[in-house]
Amino acid sequence: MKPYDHKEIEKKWQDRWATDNLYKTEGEVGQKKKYVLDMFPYPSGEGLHVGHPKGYIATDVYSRFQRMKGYAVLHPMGWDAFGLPAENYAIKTKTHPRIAVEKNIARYKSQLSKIGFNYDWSREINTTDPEYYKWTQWIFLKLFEKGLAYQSFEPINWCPSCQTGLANEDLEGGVCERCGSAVEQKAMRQWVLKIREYADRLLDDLETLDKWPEHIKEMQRHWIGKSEGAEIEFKIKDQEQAIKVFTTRPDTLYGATYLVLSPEHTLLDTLRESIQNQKEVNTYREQAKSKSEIERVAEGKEKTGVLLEGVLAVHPATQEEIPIYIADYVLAHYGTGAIMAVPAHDERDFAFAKKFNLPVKPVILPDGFVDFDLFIESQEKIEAFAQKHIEKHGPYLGNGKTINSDTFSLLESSDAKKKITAFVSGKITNTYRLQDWVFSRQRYWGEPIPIIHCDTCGAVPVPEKDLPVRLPEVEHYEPTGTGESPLAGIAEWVNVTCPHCGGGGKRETNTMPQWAGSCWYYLRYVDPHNNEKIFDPKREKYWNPVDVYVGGAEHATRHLIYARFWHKFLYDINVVSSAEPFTELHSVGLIEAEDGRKMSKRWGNVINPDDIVENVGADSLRAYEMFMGPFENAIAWSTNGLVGTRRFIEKVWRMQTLVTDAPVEALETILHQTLKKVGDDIESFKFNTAMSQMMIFLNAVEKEGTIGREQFEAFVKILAPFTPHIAEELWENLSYTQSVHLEEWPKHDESKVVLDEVEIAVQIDGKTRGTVLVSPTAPEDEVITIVSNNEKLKKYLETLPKKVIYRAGKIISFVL
RNA sequence: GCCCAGAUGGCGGAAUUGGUAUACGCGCACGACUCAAAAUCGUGUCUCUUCGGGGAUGUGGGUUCGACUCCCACUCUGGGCACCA
Repeated sequence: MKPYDHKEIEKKWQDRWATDNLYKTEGEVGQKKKYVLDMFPYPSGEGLHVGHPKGYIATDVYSRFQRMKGYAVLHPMGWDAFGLPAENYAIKTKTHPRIAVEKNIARYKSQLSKIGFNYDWSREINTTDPEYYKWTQWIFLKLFEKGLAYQSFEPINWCPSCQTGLANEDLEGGVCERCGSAVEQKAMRQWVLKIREYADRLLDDLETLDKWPEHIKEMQRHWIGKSEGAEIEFKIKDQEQAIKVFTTRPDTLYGATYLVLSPEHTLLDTLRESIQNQKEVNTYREQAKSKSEIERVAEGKEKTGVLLEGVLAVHPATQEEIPIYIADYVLAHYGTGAIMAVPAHDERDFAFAKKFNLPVKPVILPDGFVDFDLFIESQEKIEAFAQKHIEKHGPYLGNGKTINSDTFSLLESSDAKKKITAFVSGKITNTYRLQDWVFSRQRYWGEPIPIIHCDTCGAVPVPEKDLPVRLPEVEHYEPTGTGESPLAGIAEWVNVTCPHCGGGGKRETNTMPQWAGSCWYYLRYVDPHNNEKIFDPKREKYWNPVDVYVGGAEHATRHLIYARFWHKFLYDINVVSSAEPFTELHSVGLIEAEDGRKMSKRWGNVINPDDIVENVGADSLRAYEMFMGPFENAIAWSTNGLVGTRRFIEKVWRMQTLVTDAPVEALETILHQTLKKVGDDIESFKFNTAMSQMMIFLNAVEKEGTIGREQFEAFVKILAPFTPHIAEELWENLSYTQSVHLEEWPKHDESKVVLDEVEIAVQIDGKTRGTVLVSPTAPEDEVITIVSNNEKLKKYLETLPKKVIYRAGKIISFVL
């Protein structure tokens, strides 16, 4: 037998798979299908480290397994290549971002190819390819056509250093993700997508995703942040206007002792005449404007605000006159931008009331807290009691029974909510944390937004036949000083005729954010070379939705919500045939560096997969990353651990010399247990226990010193998804000419999985005192007889046990 | 501050979902082979013990014949959100 030479073997099979087009997906052949997808990478200049392929290895194992189970498998790969790093590299080196992207992709592809993935490279896509972004622009036009894309001058996050607008999604800890500068607020014209119109469906349909991890769905629920409550109007004394507030607690209306407006509230402009301390108010508003939300937070919990002098609100239920404040703890973009403050039952209102010495009026008491009969004889007593309770414990936030609320006293919260809202002609309504999505960037390296601005016709869509709107060549990649994109400087590109009236028009110079391309890429893989349509609907119907989607948990809320949003939109306009894009989702845990930190160039702790493949081979790397622990766990890389899987592979190699013609009877049970467990574990993404089961089987073979040929063949087949190169070589050595990856997954024989005799535990008063060998189906009295005849155990059964609990095949427990 | 997840040997982890805790791998120790080393193979490896047993799954309680698993309180770690009315 030749010694195991991973370099020779891996090169040989990678070349052969490529020449034979082994992984080319035929598809649409009436066969059952699995669409197995990785979140496609951004090809950065740093190349891959060993953490990146972990998820790709998992989907590789999974898709090879499903192919052996008889499924048509779609398992493609591509590149999410727009975005800031390539552009900043371009600014620095004055090379076109396309050049850097091409180079990085080549590097990534070379790194990936050495690991032996079964991607169908004929379907490779690249978001920066005009043939791809033509369709990203096409989807934008559809969104525009349906009124879901609009322009807005609302204040946006602005990085003074990069001179570009940033969505909330692009901020990290309040500073620009890119350059670290503090972000300011600035009004800019932006394109915005109405994702809020889909909030309820994005929320409700989470219930249909029963193969998604619960904690990711929980994060999305929180991100959408639906609150049920009521809108209630407070009239302003001696004025036409009213203030509309949103509250989740209309049952506490009688406890509202003042109102608070956000500093951005438009009423402040309309009421200018009446506000007597205009100067003070303006100063506060200016301060709030210059502060980012992060700065507000950095100031701590200390509440700030200003009383509006000269205006008073009228409480809609009591007709009492109450003061109005502005304070930056009330946010313009949430609810109605105004609140009724109930200091007795809200933490923030309470803190504010304490600071400004405002009345605290309790109107809710917990159920069963006091004897409510007292209320009838002494309302004052109850109020005093509630007052004291709040002084001692702070505001009471829960539901309960109303007090101090006129005719609505002594109602349950839920009942009071409806009745009080109706009494003041309020409206039961919902509000959402989810904000509409700022969808434009003043950047070069993104998809041009296909819109032409015309003085007479307004924003006019570029006709579909003129797509793609290609990114023009520019001199400079930097944003302009005014904050416009560098595209604005190219007169011959900007100035066009209006497609509507034929007059003079100007192209939109904003580009799309990096998220755009990744919102729908999984759809393009089904028909990546179609130039007539976004894809052939027949192919879409066959392959979609994605059956198994794998990627980092950091995408739980952004990418996964944006993609679901676009998918639902495409569903509504009959472009896709499913309401949800991803049926099953798994998040992959990080691989940390051996020192426990994140792998990063900065710490000098990066391990390049190329080196691992060179030294111990791709199969060892793959086996190690699957064996290292539960798939979703973050685990530190261990070079020692890698040694273990390399040893395992060498032992598998040596197993060839142990093969005999006849099956080894003693291995039958463990073999069939292994066939069953490995299959079940791959299906449920428990690759670590699948690996250990194969190791257990190998240990059993070594103990026997021999293995039957058929038994060995079955083992090679189940090994093949994990370590495809050595499996292929072993298969060839068994004189087969067709690839092992086209073999059928070996079926286990259920009758062989079960043992004739099992060892069960014997417990006396809850303590395990020994074990006995019995048939897994033995009746209780037979087991008791065996135990009472056991030399070691019979002494415990000298007295008759009070109780016997018997679980066949598992345990017998005696209570004395 | 709120939400989610987690805590098991020297290390990564396993545990049929309430039934013999520590599978599998790493590391370590000893032995075989060798002039020697590496590689390989074998044996051992939670802990205390008076050798009868006792104690251990972050801490303290509880439910149960029986708890890593369920319940209550707490500590710590990781992730997410952050003045959301």
